Amino acid sequence: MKKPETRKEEIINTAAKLFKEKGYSAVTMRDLATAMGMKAASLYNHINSKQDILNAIIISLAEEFRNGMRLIHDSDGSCVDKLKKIIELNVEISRQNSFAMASLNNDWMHLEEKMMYYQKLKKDYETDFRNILITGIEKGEIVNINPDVMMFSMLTTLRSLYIWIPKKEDVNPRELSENLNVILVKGVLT
Amino acid sequence: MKKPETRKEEIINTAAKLFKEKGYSAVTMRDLATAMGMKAASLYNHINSKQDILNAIIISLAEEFRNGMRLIHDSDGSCVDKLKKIIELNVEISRQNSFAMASLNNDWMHLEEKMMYYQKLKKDYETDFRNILITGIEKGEIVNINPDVMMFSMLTTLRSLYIWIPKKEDVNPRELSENLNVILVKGVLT
DNA sequence: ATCTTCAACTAACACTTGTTAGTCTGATGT
DNA sequence: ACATCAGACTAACAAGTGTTAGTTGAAGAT
Repeated sequence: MKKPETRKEEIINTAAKLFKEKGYSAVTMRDLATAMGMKAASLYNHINSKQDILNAIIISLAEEFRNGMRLIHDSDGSCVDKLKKIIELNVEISRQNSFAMASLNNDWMHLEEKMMYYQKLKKDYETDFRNILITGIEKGEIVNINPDVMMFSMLTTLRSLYIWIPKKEDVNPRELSENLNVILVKGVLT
Repeated sequence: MKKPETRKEEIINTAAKLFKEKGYSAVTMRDLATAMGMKAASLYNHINSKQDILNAIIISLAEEFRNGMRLIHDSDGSCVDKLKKIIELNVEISRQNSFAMASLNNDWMHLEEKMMYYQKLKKDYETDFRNILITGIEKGEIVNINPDVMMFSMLTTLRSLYIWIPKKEDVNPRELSENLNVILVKGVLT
């Protein structure tokens, strides 16, 4: 059922892994070639440039987040339900793209032509999130404090899951989502 | 009262600013020199190497965190009091070192000789934090869920404050600490 | 007036960077 | 049997990298 990776996808996935370890700028095409078991020049039979690899990694992930958030925003259900879905969205994407998440978080500043598009995706995602929170405050579902601080706090935790998930392979995603829902929404007090 | 920066400190602070924008690897000594209004070679009258600049930025900050956490851990007071102090510690350090915080978060992998020492500081910091949480769970002060997930969630938010604080200069630190205390400890539900 | 020091400079180094051009090899289609 | 072609290779490039050596001019000390 799982289709085999094309050579190009293999290169992009290997690049994502290296970018996570050392960051985009510190990874050379020769590093990437070595990791692929070939010479640097051979990479160019499959990809156009180092820059294009970064674009591919970041943009596809940003689109996945933006689309996921749109669906949640437009769905029925209470604000608290939607927060739960946002957590699940992040856990799932982070589980399946733990390497690429590092680039999304740390290497977006090296996007060039795609920077504007990336920023639009990010802004739209955050606007939807903020709207969900503001609606929740208005309906009295959640506490009335600065929604930007709230969003910031939740987002930074969710965005960093990629660091944590690979180290704790025993934690299953349902349990992780549930724990995060308690911590981020209900608080840690007894 | 504020002592004037030495030239070396000026270079390190300028470097931290550039490292925040583009990451350690993407900043060249020529970039740094230009930002300082001098030529690259002249930098070496004040510093030994690019590597040493990174070491200075990260290690001094990591020590500040480690020492602050030790004081909180060893102090009297409930677990919830200590969590509040941890939030205040992070807000304060992030406010005063918003550039260096970026390197601490994103460029630690480029430490070389100092890597082991950095990792020890980090581990000790986290051990103290975990102990505070476990004690809180045992005493029934906080909810009994995986303390590592709890610590991860709080720490990622606190570690990312450097991104957020400079954009919201109007938010005063007391108010920010208070909001974070509500969000991270008491939860967002009404 | 002379000496020393400081902090900038120019010039250059050896090496690494992303990328291109052109070549070779083995599999595939006819 | 032969032509095609994807995908590897070697060789090379121009530009950029961190860093060193040696020089210069101004400020402060003797």
